[in-house]
Amino acid sequence: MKIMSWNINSLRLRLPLLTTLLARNRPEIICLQETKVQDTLFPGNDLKTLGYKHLCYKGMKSYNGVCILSTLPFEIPSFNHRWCGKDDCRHIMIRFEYQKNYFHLHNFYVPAGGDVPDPQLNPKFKHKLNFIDEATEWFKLNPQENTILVGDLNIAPLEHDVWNHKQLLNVVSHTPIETNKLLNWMNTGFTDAVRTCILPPEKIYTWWSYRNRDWEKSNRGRRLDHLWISNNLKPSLKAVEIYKEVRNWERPSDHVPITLEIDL
DNA sequence: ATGGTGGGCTACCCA
Repeated sequence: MKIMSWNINSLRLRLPLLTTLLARNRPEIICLQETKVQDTLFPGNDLKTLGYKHLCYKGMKSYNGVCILSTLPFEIPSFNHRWCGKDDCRHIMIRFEYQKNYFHLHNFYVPAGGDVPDPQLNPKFKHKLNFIDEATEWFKLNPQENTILVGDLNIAPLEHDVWNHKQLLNVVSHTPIETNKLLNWMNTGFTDAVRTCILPPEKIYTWWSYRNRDWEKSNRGRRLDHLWISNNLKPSLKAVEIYKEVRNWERPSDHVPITLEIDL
């Protein structure tokens, strides 16, 4: 079973890239973030043509938006939690049956948090911290087995998840308050699949800013995208992959796709 | 210390 996560930064604009990607890799399930499309305009027929007949999506105009594309049928459990009291389309989950077992898959798009790393001065940063606190509480109250959690969590937790640890300690996405909160959230019952397969001090990045003349040469990346598995699935983990080459395709997203391979 | 680019869409927007 292969599961992909990708912040696609506009699903409609990058449908051709997704098509190319899926011609080479055939994950059973794909989780996308920043689809930036409202549900009435969701390109469902195009995705079904690509072989992903089972779809769920939660989108809005211009911002955010998440979806899951699957070759396997699934259910959408009733889940009425409004994160931080908002309807801003940052989470979707499914339940699917595979080899006579049931699994849950969560797809998250955590708020980026703005520029100023101070919750008193910057409401976006406050929202980001509150969002993670709420998620942590929810997973504490609802301990998970047979669960996979993926998405753009907008935090690079470890020293070797950024191009320069010291220089980024006061930059949103790598401040100690965020990295501690992210690890606390993960410790509600999850294992970091990417870092289980690729150990520090090897650097891993999944995002490179658009604001560099040459992203590859400057290589100022961060690992903002994550693949977590509940601890009981750890023995089933096979491999992870970071599709760095996609950052060099024409009109790329600033994030690259990542996949998890697991023997469910 | 600053500003750089890109997406959606016309907002002192978002990333």
